[in-house]
Amino acid sequence: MAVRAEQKQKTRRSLMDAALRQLSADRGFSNLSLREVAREAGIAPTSFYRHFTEMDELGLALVDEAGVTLRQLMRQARKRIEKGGSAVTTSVDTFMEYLASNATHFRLLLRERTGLSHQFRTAIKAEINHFVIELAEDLRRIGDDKQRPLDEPELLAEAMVTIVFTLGAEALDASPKERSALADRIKKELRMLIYGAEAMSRIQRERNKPSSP
Amino acid sequence: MAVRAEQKQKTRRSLMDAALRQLSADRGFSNLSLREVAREAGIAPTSFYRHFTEMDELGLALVDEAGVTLRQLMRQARKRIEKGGSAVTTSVDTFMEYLASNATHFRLLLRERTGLSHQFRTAIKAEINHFVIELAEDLRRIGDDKQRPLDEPELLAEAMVTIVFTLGAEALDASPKERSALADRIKKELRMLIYGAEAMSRIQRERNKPSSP
DNA sequence: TGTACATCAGTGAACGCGCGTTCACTGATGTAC
DNA sequence: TGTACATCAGTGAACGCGCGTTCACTGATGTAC
Repeated sequence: MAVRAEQKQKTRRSLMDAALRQLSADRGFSNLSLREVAREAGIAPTSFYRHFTEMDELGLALVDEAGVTLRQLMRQARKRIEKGGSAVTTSVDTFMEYLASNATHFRLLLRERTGLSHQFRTAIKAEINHFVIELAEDLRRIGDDKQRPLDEPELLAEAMVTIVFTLGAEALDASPKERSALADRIKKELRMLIYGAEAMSRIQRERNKPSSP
Repeated sequence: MAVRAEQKQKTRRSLMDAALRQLSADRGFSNLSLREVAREAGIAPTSFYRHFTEMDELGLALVDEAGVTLRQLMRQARKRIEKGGSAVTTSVDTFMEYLASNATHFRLLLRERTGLSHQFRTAIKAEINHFVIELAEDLRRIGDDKQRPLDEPELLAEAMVTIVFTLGAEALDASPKERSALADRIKKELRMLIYGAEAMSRIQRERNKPSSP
């Protein structure tokens, strides 16, 4: 059983790689054709059906993969932060590295998040949501550790991820110089959010203790 | 000259309307075909070329139109804010109304911002940038008026627009109930940003006056 | 180990389809005098 | 106002193309005994 299954797995992989190779700034997933992908993968168009029932199934497999890369990113950022240094700076720098080496996967997430297929949109929303929830837990923990709690860490995390992803998207087309300027803007905007969440938490606490002026 | 020109204008309009009618949650601009649009507009496919050299030209005309609706939105929000009430609440509520009545135009902007055509991306970036700049001016003015200046109003405006547009995108698919929950989240996240920008401005000023403790 | 049969990844021919674009045309509108 | 000519928005036939999908097939791999 081993040889056949391995070979099948390899072919499946080359179909996915072929699709990734064709995805670029000017080619969205919905512009790829089954025949093109098969051609690029070096198999007959009809063989495609031995691996996926349709192109969308291949696309969703790629979205899954992209989700895995996101989780790796998060793990790496955490590791680096533990070693010391500003959380914001470290996270954004790690994210920019991620962008450089996972451009195609990230672009797929980004595009199909507002794309045509409801199935894609739902799958991607789930991946991003997972990311937001983990970040919210980290933020809560960090805030408590520093004795500076943050108001509504879930909303803060959502806003932070929104900023990083949207401005990060611009990095895909940008020159190295523009990228580092972009990274600086992202860092400042994230700091605004964090300061704001701290301030709102302070206000919240003052409201809840009106007896002690 | 009048009759002919008017008729031509009308046909051009019906081509654009036909394209708008076909754009929806499941149809992006790049999935529209010239023949379909012509059919929907009630003219022969060949007549299309009397009005646009290719589909992209029609698409860019729609992006222009979408830009106009954005500027109307901004004007309306300003008017309402002048009449009193919270700027954040008023703006977000106005934006949610805008979304409901300009869903197709907004979706076009949103999709093509990360879309396939570099020309589209550039045109949309320009529209959004214009929006950001105007908002930054408003924020600077409001901050000065209230004697609570905001740090880096351009970055604040960029972050605010990012949040509103990205989370607003989710409203397109949402039920009325989800929409109002979404509006609340947007408002809170915007307030975080504003509080943060105020806080950073305070810190900035303290740093610049180290002589008076 | 050897044999007979089953499985199944990969194939090539063939299909019908909608597409974008070309071309030479028509006939109403516009212009010059 | 009338006439002769020019303009040009809209047309229908025709083209070649790449597409997704079907089908019956091949031959290597796997399995039962």
